[in-house]
Amino acid sequence: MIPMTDSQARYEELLKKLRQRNYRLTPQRVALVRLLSASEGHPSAARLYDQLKAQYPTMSLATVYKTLNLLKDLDEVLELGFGDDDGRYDGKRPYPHPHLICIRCRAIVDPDVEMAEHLAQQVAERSGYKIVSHRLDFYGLCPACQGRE
Amino acid sequence: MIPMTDSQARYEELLKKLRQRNYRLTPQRVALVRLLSASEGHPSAARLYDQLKAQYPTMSLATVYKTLNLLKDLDEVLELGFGDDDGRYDGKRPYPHPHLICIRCRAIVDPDVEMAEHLAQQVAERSGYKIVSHRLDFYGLCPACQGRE
DNA sequence: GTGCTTGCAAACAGTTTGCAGATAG
DNA sequence: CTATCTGCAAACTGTTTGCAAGCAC
Repeated sequence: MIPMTDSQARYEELLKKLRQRNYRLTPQRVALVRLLSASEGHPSAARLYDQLKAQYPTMSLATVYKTLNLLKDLDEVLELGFGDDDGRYDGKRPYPHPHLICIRCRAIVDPDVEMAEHLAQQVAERSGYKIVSHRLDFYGLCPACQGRE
Repeated sequence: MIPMTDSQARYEELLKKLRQRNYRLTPQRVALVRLLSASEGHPSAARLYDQLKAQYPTMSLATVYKTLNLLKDLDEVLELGFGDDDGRYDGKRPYPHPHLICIRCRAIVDPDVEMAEHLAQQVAERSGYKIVSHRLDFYGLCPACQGRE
């Protein structure tokens, strides 16, 4: 769905932001940024680590977390925290957007939802809160998993 | 906002459900059910435990969790899991509904949101997923906290 | 060279579990 | 009575942190 050139552009954008803020471009950071830019799903820290250590045996899970938190502080990665499951990270669209989560295979995709953005404004007006973020998640069975059960 | 009689009715409803399924009505369970039925906010397990042990010094945190999980399995308690924070529980409205969370004081209230229910159906139609649940959370500063900062 | 970064291992927090003793029905 | 429930403490899981060695700039 996302062409390879977007991946490439995002990769370069992230590297640029790191350089701009004088963060050192270590091989570990570059590798994670490249993987994040190319990851279509919403991978967990452990999954990113597994994919990275195949190529960079020196990589540690702590470094994955430190780099993800660094990018999160830069607002360049969105963390989806669930109570039970492990955290998932989105380095391609680091702003609130709806998610669709399969309760069986744990796949996470981004559905098209009209009106979603409009809701936050509605809530702000009615509640007096100053809304800074939101989260809209749908849980269900993906088409593949419906057949399996 | 919720009259005391609703609290009372919910308390009796929960006890009835436990009795119907032949769960033993221990003092600990009865106390937790009463507290859940009366709790206006969305308390954490630790907060429930703190309130209970004042009255029932014999209560343990493990029992609070076991009872909450029991009620969750019965679909009589909704758990709101966040990645970072601790879990919050709603024993009054154990079905998906929007939440409004203050990022400063962590207060959680239930806003009125039109159209929220409509979104799940829209997503189901477009994605082919079988939607079984959803979650719509807004994060922001409550009116009181806006003044404090 | 300097000081940020890594990687290990230990710490951490919230939640769950095993099990011996207590107790509701 | 007896099977379920409690409460303690230990185990668990995902994430964070302290610190010595390594390396980007």
